[in-house]
Amino acid sequence: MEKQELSPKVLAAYKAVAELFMEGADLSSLTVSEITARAGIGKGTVYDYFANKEEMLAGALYHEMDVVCAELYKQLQKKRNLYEKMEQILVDMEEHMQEVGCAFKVLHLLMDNSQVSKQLRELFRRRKDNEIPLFALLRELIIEELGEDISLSGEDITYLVMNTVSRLICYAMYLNQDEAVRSFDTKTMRERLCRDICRDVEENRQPGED
Amino acid sequence: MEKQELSPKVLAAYKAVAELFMEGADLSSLTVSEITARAGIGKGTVYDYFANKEEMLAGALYHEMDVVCAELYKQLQKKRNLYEKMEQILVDMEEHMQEVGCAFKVLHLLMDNSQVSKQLRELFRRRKDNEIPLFALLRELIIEELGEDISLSGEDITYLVMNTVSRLICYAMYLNQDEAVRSFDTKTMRERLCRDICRDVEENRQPGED
Amino acid sequence: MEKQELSPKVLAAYKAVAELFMEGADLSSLTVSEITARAGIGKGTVYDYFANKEEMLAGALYHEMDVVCAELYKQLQKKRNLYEKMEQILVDMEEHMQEVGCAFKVLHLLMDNSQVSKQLRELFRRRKDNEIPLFALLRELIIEELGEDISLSGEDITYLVMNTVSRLICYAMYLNQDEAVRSFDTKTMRERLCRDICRDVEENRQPGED
Amino acid sequence: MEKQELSPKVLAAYKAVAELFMEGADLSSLTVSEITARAGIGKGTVYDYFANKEEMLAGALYHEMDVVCAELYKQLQKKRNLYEKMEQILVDMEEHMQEVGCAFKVLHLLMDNSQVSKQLRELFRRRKDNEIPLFALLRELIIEELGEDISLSGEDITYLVMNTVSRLICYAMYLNQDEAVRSFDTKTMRERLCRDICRDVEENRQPGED
DNA sequence: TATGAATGAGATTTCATTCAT
DNA sequence: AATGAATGAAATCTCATTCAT
Repeated sequence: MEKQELSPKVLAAYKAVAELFMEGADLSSLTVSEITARAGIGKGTVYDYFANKEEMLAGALYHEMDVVCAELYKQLQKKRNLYEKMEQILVDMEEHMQEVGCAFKVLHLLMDNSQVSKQLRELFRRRKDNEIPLFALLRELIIEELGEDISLSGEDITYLVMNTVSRLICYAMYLNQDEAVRSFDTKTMRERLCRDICRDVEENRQPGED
Repeated sequence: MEKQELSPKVLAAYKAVAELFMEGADLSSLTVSEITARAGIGKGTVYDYFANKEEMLAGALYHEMDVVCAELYKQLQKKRNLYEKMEQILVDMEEHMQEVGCAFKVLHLLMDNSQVSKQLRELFRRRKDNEIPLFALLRELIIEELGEDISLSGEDITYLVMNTVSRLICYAMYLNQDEAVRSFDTKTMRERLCRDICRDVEENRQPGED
Repeated sequence: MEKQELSPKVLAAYKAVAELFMEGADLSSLTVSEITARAGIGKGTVYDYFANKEEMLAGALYHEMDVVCAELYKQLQKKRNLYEKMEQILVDMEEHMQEVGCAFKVLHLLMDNSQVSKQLRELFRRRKDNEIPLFALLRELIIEELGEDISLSGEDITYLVMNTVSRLICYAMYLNQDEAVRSFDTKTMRERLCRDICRDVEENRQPGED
Repeated sequence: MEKQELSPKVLAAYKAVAELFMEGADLSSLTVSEITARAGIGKGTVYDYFANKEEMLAGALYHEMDVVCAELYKQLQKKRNLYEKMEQILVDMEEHMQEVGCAFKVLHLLMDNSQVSKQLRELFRRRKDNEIPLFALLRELIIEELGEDISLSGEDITYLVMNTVSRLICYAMYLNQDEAVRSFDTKTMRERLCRDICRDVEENRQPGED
């Protein structure tokens, strides 16, 4: 679905950025030295492929989100319904904040005013469908749930997607809190969220179809 | 409700940070010089009050969020019901992404891995109620709507707060899009969100009342 | 004759540049570290006073040429006539390629395409009389020799100045050769040049006076 | 008169350097990439023929000066006397600062302290006659003017050559000024210079021969 | 022989922080 | 208490040079 011909050096850099990012590094204090050391490539090599550090970071995160979402989508196909798929996403977010969490961190980053954020938005803007992979993924899941024959308008589906994304973000915020101060145990929280997401989707099912 | 005895120099610094932040400055590339120049104070003065730059930034944003939320709360008292209050918040977010938007930016910042974010989380952790003002504000609004005599559990209210936050985040995401690609016009979006927030709250009203 | 209020840090930097330059350093491979180490100031200090390295170098050389020419002019007043003054200049050029030589190196630099050269030309362009100090010095010497009452046109004097400069360049070229291959001994060379310079000046004395 | 067996790759590099140099590039900020890109050869190829960048630059300029002077000499043979030849040189310097100008730029470079200058001086030192082509050219012109049977000493001719070179350098300096501040129109300047150069040569003609 | 991807030393420049005033 | 000149650590980025192909 994407350009396949990424040089091994670029891939090494991307991998290093993704790793560091998932390990909790702060993007704005990540240095080129750190990244290239981790990637096992020369410091100057980065500048053979990118105009500057920010371009590399944006490229890495763009690529990472694509990869993570594609992988996630594949795994979610094993689940039977939206509830289970959402549950899986939430469990993933909790267990390995790494993989799925990374997609959310990138989503978060997109609302920054940092230089990396600007470059990243530019990358997404250039896509044919102009849609962030995470959004595209959720759109897909919702459509699958409603069935191909739904007559729901594009606007309504977009609203459902945004609604779902924002609930997931909320869950990320919840996970981000100290465990000590959480009012809910995580399982309860997950159940309520999945229930509400599914309810919102069901409500939008064509009334006449029922 | 807060320490009142803030030195005028500190207040000047806080004000400068808040202004720059609201004008869209990227926190991680904000310099002490920029801030003190804007504040009209000496560069060294900052270090008479704060251990380092990050502490100052965190202090400024912490303070700003308090002030903004207190002000917002006061203004919302003029509205008659939750729907109108929420509508007001959403309108504020659009019109002056500045003031209310600032609170969301801080909320956003809280999920970072930056040094400022860590210090800011620490500040909130030290609060007596350990609650972020924006959340406290929404909790207040919901309780007011449901009436004092509700028998809703704390958990339920917390969930309603999160649910509301997620709707607001949804709106922030919507506003963050290029106008060209938005599926809805802003007014429709606002109405849907307010409607859904109120419905979710109403659904949680005393079960026995049903 | 010039701005007197140069900060001691700036003066230290200027002095270091002048020293290194006179010791034969290549301007384009001179580093900020070398300069500030020699000047005994911090590396960053340079950037409190100059926008970049080139601006500092140009400033230093501009200042140095002024100082050297002023000093040279003072010393030449002790000599009785043009011949002796020229001889003194040539001896200076040989003995301390340092002081007078520096002025010639700057003159030379002015014909470069380097960034420093551009900045330096800009500095000279901003002068009120728009004249390079070395040229101004020679003009002065020639006018003194011819007496105040000369009716020589400005163009004629300018041509005499250039003629003199070319003789001095000739000597610089001579000194620049390996001693082994010089056709003349230095003293003979000096005498020829001084003789020719004076002859050219005398020839331009009022024709009617003859 | 020179090594003929220059590899086509080397010639391409030389040509590229000469072009860039004549277009006004600053030697010290010229990169190997720029040169090889212009030459249409691989970056590594340079190091099959030269020990380092400086050696290549020096080689290119050395070669260029030879070529330019040989070409210039050929063209000057069409002129009848020294005055016309000098005039031609001066006109060339003005019109296409490129070709003849290049020889002067190299001459200028020879008085630098840069690495390239050192290597270039070394190259000239290894010549059988140890003479810079431009000097040799002028020596030839002067001897032609004075006639083969002159009994002028080598020293006297060398002095005349240096005198001529320095006048030409002076003209280059004059051309290098902003047109706005030149005291003379170019034609007048040229005439005076040619007149004085010829006069200086004539004066040295054997008096007894007259 | 020729290439150009890769390297990393080293340059410029920024900016948080200190401290004499 | 307040200042801002001075510092130097550390970051980004360049580019001469190497070397596997």
